Amino acid sequence: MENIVPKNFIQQQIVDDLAAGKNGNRVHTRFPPEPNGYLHIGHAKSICLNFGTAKLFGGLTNLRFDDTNPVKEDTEYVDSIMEDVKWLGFDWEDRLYYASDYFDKLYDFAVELIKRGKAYVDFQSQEVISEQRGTPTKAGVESPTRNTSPEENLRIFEEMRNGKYNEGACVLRAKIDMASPNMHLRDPLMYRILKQSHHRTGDKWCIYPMYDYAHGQSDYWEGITHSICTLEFEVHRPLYDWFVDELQETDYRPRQIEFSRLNITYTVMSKRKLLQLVKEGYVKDWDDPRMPTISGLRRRGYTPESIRNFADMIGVTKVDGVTDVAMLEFCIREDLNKRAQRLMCVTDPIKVIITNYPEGQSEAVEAINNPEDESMGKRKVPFSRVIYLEKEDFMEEPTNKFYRLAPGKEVRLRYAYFIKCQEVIKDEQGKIVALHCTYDPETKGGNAPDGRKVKATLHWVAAETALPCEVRLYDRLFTDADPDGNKEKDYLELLNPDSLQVLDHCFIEPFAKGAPALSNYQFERLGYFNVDPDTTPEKLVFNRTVSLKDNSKK
RNA sequence: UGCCCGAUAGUAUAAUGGUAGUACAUCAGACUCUGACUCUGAGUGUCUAGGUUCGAAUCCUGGUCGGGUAACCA
Repeated sequence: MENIVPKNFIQQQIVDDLAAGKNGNRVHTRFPPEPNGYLHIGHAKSICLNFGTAKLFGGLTNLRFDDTNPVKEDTEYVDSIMEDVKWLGFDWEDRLYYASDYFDKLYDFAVELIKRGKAYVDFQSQEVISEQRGTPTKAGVESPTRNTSPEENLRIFEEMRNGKYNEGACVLRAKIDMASPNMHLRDPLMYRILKQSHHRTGDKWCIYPMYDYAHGQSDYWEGITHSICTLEFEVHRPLYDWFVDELQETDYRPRQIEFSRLNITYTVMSKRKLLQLVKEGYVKDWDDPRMPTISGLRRRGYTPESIRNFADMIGVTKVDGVTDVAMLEFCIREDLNKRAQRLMCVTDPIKVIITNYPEGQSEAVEAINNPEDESMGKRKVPFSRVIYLEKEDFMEEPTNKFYRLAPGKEVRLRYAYFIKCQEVIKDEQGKIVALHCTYDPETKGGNAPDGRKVKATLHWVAAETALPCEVRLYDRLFTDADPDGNKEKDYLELLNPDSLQVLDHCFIEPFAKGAPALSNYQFERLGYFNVDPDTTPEKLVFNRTVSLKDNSKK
């Protein structure tokens, strides 16, 4: 424990707390999502921080659903959240909790606070309460019921619980300080009436605790030592501490620490906006591969390792900034480069006839499955007279820097032969329909015995044995690096109309047959792709996770 | 407008009063049967004005800029 090197200010804080002998040297964190949406990459940062930090110090992490608002919450979200946390590689073991587990204890504690004269029922309307709260420069005014006797409050609060009052008729408030410069301390609400059935407690309750009243107590009852949350809760901390003060019986005390939430260029990260993108059909669903959700990234082909590594790379601070999406892309390229099976796939085919290759003949060439990992072995790739090449790899009138195929130019077909372009075949409209090339039989395997070199090596697929497939290319969801920060335009106006491109006439080598959903590949020279769950036995569907780095502009 | 928080290359971060480092991105080069990978190199930074100190990114004061906060949301 002494030789732990803190990686960020939170871990430093924990080192200090441990040195001060706090909490019996325990470290216990929690990840507390509200089940009102799907988890996104920002949550992944928090999950890695909470689980990773606890693990570093030999501590534990709880999963706790912050389900205090039945109006917005749903079991669909509970299920997806558990799936995503597990998929990321973290385990809460037997420590799965819900804030709703504490509804009884919370109620009892509220009763206790009322008895102590520190909470009261307020029958004023929402508008009046809001007005009485004052402004940052003007102190609030006290509610007429602020000094109702505990006995009276106890009676009314019980009536509240028993459903005597309608929604909005009254609330329970903490009696703190209507003149506090911190607005959150001006007698904050503890309970409101919601005649809503809850996804776990059903119709047992018609009053539900507010976040501020539930969160710190949940932490306390679970023995959480470090309650890590995002920056917007910083001003809530005095309130968190106020409730803990009322609860604290021993030296043990949970402590809230805030860090800045993750922003990434060319996307949005608020649940509200992501929900809108889904509900209004701008994307297909929460797991649309363009979404920054964990399920979206998973479907896109991101691996848990790459996301964990990303979380590690970006660090943890209190500075609010925007992380370049290029870092995320680096992480998945780095991971998949080591692990992905290589394949050849032609996404925008042009037919090439090798005129001196005997008709009806075919053979198999040997290809390396992953040059970064010899243990992945080799495979056979069929070769024959008619093949497909990528349209982009041919230029009738090549520019200086273009060194792929052109009339009279020789290139290598990866793992196969050198070919030379002899003739460009066009239709009546002058559109190129095919290329006639000749191959050099001496170059089998990809090397010329006479030692001559070619500048380019192209990927290809033999027509006869090619598997047709669909390839979906994704681009950034927004055209603006910071769609949230744009002052002139609403983020919806900044959606990239070309974020999805479907290529429906692609050909892939037969090795791909039967590839399981979500499996990752590198299509040589194109990028990393994975099998989309839309794949059927008849038709393979691939998503481009990320392209290869491309220096061809130079 | 009150209160709270923050400010280090283009971006994200490290430096715990003692040589301003790292990663991504960018550019240049080497290598190459992927214009990939890998390798080498380059440029670019402590918001500002004072103060404390032998010495300040770090401590203090003022300013500037940015963010949060005044939901019966979390």
